[in-house]
Order: sequence, then structure tokens, then C-alpha cells
Amino acid sequence: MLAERGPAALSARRLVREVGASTMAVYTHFGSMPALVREVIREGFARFMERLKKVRTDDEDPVAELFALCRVYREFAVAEPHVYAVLFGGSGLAGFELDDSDRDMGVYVLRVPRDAIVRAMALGRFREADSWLVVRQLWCLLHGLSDLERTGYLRADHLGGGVGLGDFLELVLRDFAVGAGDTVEAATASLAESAGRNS
Amino acid sequence: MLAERGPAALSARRLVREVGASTMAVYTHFGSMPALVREVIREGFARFMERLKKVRTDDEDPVAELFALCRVYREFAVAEPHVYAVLFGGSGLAGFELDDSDRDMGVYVLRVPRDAIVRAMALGRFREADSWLVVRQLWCLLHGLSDLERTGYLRADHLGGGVGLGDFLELVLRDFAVGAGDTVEAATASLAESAGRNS
DNA sequence: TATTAACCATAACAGCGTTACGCTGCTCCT
DNA sequence: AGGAGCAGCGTAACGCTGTTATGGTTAATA
Repeated sequence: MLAERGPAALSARRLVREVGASTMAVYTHFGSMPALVREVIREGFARFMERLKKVRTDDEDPVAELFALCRVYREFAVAEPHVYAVLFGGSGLAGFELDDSDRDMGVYVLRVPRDAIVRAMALGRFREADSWLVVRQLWCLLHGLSDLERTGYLRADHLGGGVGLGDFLELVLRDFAVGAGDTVEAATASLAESAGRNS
Repeated sequence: MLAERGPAALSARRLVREVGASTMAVYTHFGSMPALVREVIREGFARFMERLKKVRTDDEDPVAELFALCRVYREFAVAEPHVYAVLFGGSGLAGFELDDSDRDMGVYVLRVPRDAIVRAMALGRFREADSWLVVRQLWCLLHGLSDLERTGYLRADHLGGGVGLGDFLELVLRDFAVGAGDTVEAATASLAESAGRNS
């Protein structure tokens, strides 16, 4: 219901009407609406991780692998914006607020891209630095892009002729890699390398 | 009320109780709660612009000016997180949803940093490129950082010893400038240059 | 002065999350 | 086999939310 009809549709009464039960069902099984939402976002994080795990590791070109991961990140946010909003956007759904343990699940997914970043550093593609800082830097970029797109702030018709949001992401990723130490040429090559091979 | 007590506190009844009126006051003056929230965010955008306008232009070092603007951006998000959440986070407050004209006000503030970026390109500090694309790239970074900080995902104790969120922003800004074409040395120098002179 | 418009207090409605109460039907122990 | 205990859930209610129809008060206008 959250994914398809949005946060407003996810109410206790609508929910129990759907399954043909009374409001009590929510409280015997979950305790409260926030607790129910918590289970929903558990499922959301699982779906997210599942998508990320599908990206093949690439020891020869970890930067291309990283780019593929970034595409999957945005694609998830675009595919399930309402879920993404609750997972990372701090959307207050039925009084639900993110918990420390919830956020730990969010931070946990960073392990995947960090791994690629570490390998990019080992290969000399990225400047030697704290990989956790770098992956968070990338996170800011990805969350910012995904969230601004979700809220309608970032739209294709703002980007000038012929530039779509997919192209914009490419641009952002290339400049990120350059900022991390890669050359413009190598980054552009890895971008092309990673283009077709998501999933 | 939004700024101090959060979105849950901004209800029609609480509001009219505060000013000693009945709920009708909301509807005669604003029409609906979403419309009232719209006026609130108008005020929010105004406050935001006011802060940005306080940053002095610097034709000799537009990159330093840009960095100063970025600090102000984050400082606003930290100072008024609830307001920021409604302005840019797509927080659904009392059924309020961002309008196209609302978003135009948000996009309008981009003019200020874009101006600095154009000058940085003219001086050869930044690679020649579509300045609107570059400023949106920076926006993703700033919004991502501010929003992840607001939702509690980005915390000082995740960044390793001694690195605060202010330091993290510096790092992010330096790498952004490098990604945009600046040298590491010049970017670091502008960072130091812009350090003390906000407001 | 008479008329009209704006303004707002009252009371109500639907929907929200939540909870006290009571019934039903299952399980387990003797 | 039979009775005790209890988990699960339907009913109805409470207080909260945004919203609105009604009607009375006030102020400005003709």
C-alpha cells in the first residue's frame, strides 16, 4: 500500500478493511502503527539490498562497478519513491520516526560501494583516503540527487535540451570520480564500461 | 511553531488556541491548512534567501565565495531542520504538497551560487561547462549532506576520530571543486580563504 | 440610516491512532 | 474427556485531526 498508493493510504483502518479485519488486528500483531511501519521498512531495506547485491563485482574496474551500484541506487529511489522517502527521507509516516537500529540498516548498505572504493584506491584510481569518508561523500551525492528528483525539484526540463536525469547522473558520477582522484579519461571510460551491464 | 516544536505541533487547533481564536480563523484567512503551510514556507524561503544574501561576493576568488554560500546552506538546514524538511525534503505537513510555484522559489536560490560558478569558469578555475548543470550537481551534494544530517544518518561519531560534520563539508567541497576542474591546491587555498568570513 | 460584506464562534462530520471490554475458539493439563 | 486458561479479535468509544454549515456580530459602504 505504501509503495503503490503513498504514505497517506497506509492507515490502520484502510489496512484492516483491505484484509477484512478490525483495527485490533494491527495491535495484536504489531503493537502500534509505528511498529507496523517499522516492519514495512525492514522489507524496504531488504528489497534495496537485494537490488544492490545483483551488481556483479569487477576487480579489474572497480570504478565501473561503483558506477553500476550508483545507478541501482537511483533506480530504486525512482521505482519506489514512497518507500525511499521513509527509508532515507525521514518521512514521518503515521508518527513513525527512524530508530538508531533502523538507520544502522541504512548505513549497512554502504559496505557494498565502500568495498569497490577500497579496491579503486588499491589500484591507484582513487586518491588514498578514508574510504568511509569517501563513500559517505558519494552517499550525499546520490541521496541528494534521488531525493531532489523524488520531491520534483530535479526535472529533465530544467537540465537543458536533451539532457535527461540519467545523463545528469553520469555527469555527476564522472565528476565525483575525478574529485576522488581519477582522471577524466579513466572515469569516462569506466562510465561507458559500466553502462550496459546493470543486473 | 513549525521551527520550534516540529511539524506535529503545527495543527489548526493548536494554532488557533495559541492566538485565542476558533478554527474558522484559519479558513477565513488562508482557506485551508495546506494553504496556511504554503505561507509558512514562503516565509521559510525568505529567511533562507536572506542568509544567502549576506555572503559577500568575491570577484577575485569566486570559489571561496561559493564555499561560503555552501556553509550557509548547511547552517540553515541545521538551524531550522523542520523548516528545511518542508522546503526541500518533501515533508507532507498537514496534507501539504509542494507546488510548482513553490519549487520555483527553491530553484530561484540557485541563481546565487550559479553566479559564483560562472565567475569561477571565467577565471579558469572551473572547467568550462553548463553552469546550471554544475550548480545542480553542487545542490545534490549540499541537499544530500544536509538531509542525511537532518534525518540522523550522518553523524560525527560515524566519521572517525576528530572529524566533525563541518570538517566533512570542507572535504566534500574541496573534492567538488576538484571534480569541477579546480586543482587540489587552489581548492584547498580557497577553502582556507573562505573559512572565517561568513556573514 | 439602511444595506452589505467580512469576520469568526459554535457545533458537527469523517477519518485518524489507540484502547477498554467482552466474546470466541483453541490449547493444554488433569 | 472435560474443564481451565488464554491468545486473538470484533465492538465501541476517546481524543485528536482537517473541514464545513450555520448563524450572529461588526465594520464599512450607499
